[in-house]
Amino acid sequence: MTSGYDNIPFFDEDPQLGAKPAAPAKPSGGIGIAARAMAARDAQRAPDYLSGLNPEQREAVETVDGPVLVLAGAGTGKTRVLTTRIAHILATGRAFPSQLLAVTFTNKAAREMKERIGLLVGGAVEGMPWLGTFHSIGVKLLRRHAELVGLRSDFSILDTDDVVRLIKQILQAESIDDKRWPAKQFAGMIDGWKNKGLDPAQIPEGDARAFANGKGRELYVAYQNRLKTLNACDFGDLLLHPIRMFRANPDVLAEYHQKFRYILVDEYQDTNTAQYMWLRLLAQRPKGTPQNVCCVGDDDQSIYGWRGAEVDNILRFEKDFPGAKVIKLERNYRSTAHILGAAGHLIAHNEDRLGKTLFTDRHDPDDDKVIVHAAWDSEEEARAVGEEIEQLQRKEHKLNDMAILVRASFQMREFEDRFVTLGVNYRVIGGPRFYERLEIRDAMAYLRLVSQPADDLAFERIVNTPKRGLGDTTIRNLHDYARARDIPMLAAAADIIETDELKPKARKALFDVVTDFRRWQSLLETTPHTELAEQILDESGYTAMWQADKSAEAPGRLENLKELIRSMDAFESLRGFLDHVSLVMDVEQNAELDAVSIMTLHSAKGLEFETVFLPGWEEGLFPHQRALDEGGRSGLEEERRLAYVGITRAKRRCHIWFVSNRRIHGLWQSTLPSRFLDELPEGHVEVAEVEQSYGGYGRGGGYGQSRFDKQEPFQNAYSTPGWRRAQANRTDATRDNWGSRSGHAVERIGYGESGPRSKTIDGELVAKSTMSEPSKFSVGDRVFHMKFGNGNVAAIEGNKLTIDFDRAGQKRVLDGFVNKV
DNA sequence: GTCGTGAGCCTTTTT
DNA sequence: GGCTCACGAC
Repeated sequence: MTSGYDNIPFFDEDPQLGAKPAAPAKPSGGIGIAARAMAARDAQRAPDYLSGLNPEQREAVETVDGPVLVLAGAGTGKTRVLTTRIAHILATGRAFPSQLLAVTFTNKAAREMKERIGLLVGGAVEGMPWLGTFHSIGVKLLRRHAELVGLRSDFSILDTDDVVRLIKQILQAESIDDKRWPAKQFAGMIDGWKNKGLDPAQIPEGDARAFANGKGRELYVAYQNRLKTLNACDFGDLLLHPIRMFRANPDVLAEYHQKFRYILVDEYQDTNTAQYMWLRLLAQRPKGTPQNVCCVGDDDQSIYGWRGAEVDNILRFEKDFPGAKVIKLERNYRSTAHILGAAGHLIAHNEDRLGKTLFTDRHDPDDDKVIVHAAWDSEEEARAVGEEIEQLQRKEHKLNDMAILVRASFQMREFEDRFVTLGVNYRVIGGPRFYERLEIRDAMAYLRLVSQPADDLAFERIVNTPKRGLGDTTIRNLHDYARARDIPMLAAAADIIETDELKPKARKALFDVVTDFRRWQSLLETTPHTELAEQILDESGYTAMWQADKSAEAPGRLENLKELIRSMDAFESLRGFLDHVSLVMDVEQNAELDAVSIMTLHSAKGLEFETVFLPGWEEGLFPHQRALDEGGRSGLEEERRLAYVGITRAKRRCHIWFVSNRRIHGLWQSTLPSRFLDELPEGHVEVAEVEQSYGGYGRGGGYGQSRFDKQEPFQNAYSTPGWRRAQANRTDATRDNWGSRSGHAVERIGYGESGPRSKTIDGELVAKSTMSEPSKFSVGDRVFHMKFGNGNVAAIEGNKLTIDFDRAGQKRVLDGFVNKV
């Protein structure tokens, strides 16, 4: 892309740290933003890129000096403001691209910002080295100053999987029963501490005591020591090490104060304490120095509380940066009035919010209301959504304009299955990750070890893959040898093969491994990294291993390995590639393909689609039971914000679904409609009539076979619209707790039926309610189940029955859902 | 040391 | 229902 920006000197690095940019050269007829901007400035009128901004947006763009907090509601042009602001800073010559620090929360956001800035300013974005996620910027800082925190600059970055394996080793070494004290749990605890910015010495006594009989703190210390020996960081360290470094080295911090003239932070509501500390170190300057920091966020879209995000950060901004200007963006450009009305009404049920109200000028009587649909089970839900998508397709709507946003990833599968059957293109965003595949992780371990010989985790992963006859015994020997001498295992291997500690067979195998790695390391500088990677996979026998594998997935794995090599091309070095993989776990999707997007609500933040499908609005799933159990009221509010995010992704059409039956952990469970449905305003919402075909009530053909809707007792309770009844069943207690709390009006959708509500399931998944009682069934009983029909009880475990159904085969179900016949 | 089987586990969201 | 891990057999 060429643009008039080529006229302005940009540098990958500062010409000299902290230098003031020279006045931009006069444009010489370029057509880019900058040229136009300067031409415009000369002409004493606003540059083009500012036109089309509303007054608030424009203020947010032009208030470049001093601290600014932009509260930007969904669809109010937040990204546009951020990118235009950057363009403005550059165009007016206030800073070089390399003097801007622009931080986002996710890779996707970073990528998008890069793209959009690219569109605005052309190639100049290449010169913005400090645009990225907190973590990627952390890596960049650490690579430069690793020695200040006791690392070498070639340190490895461990992902969650590595961390768990490492902790497992530590627990084993300490003889802690990792059944009772799972490594995964401890990994979670450490992550939590790090999100709060806590060193081992600072963690609360209670936390320290809560793991492995009070060994929490000790283990945390041991873990950090191991990381240091491995010359490795976990995700949390990517934030904490820079903080430590800045605190311990004020001179270095001062350097970066000089360097970063303007700081921008996106999705500020999602920052956790560690990120907040990081940011404050960089942004808070001595009195009298300019603090040009701009944070953009929306408290209503804070959905990462479970990861330690502190909405308070956003509320505290004005205190942290006195004199800050606060700008609210409330004019929505994305959605119809119905969609905004529904979302706004829903989110108003939250107490903890700064309070923004989105509005739009758009009032088209033809706009659809938000439509709520009921389905019998998740299979039917997928089928019905599929049908609607096909209908839209027939009306020439593009699949790219449609998205299915789910609460939890297990919901995706059913839609995928359905789309495969229908032949509808789809793409899963953030789904199973390329880099988490076994063969990719193995290949990466080879590359990591070549690049960083102290990476014992990588060593252990591949030392016997492919099989070389180096089993547990040899590895343990080697491990002990290495620990005793405090050297990496690869080095230990090199030593031990000089001795006769190992059996000849193992010794020879290990000798080959060591020789291979020596050779590859010697090629690191001279051989292009793609070539080297290929060579490594071939010479190690790893490729051959899969070629020899006759299983069904082997060809796919080989294909993935090729893809891995191909993807390395885009990076200039092995190091750069490895960093990318650790931080950006996903892989670019094919944008050409017209396909429906399937993703979680979390990964949908920041995106928009003409039509949005929101399946699975059921108690227990959405709001998620765990969020309620662990988060209480604030957990519920976060779930509600998630719902708000979901609805506000839609530009024109928003379809919400819930089902009466869902299979969870392989058990069929009856579910209640989400309380969030109750919180939608009648005026903007329409309840879809349940069509005959959906329930299999009329048509019978096709999939009707396993429906048992003709059974009288259940026909009444669950017949269309199924949730009418379920609504009525919601207990008073539930309503008092959630519905009418704090005097909010509770709207129910549609029908006047609000009569006597029987105490039944009370919003909980029913699994719990019958747990303690002895089963009223016995083996051999003839029973009837709503979904599967008649059958005989084959086994009983608590409230779970194994039943041989006449037509559906053997299933496990909860006893609450079968009746004796 | 390697391979196959069975039991027991877990399943929110992400850098 | 699917996956991992541990154990036992070869």
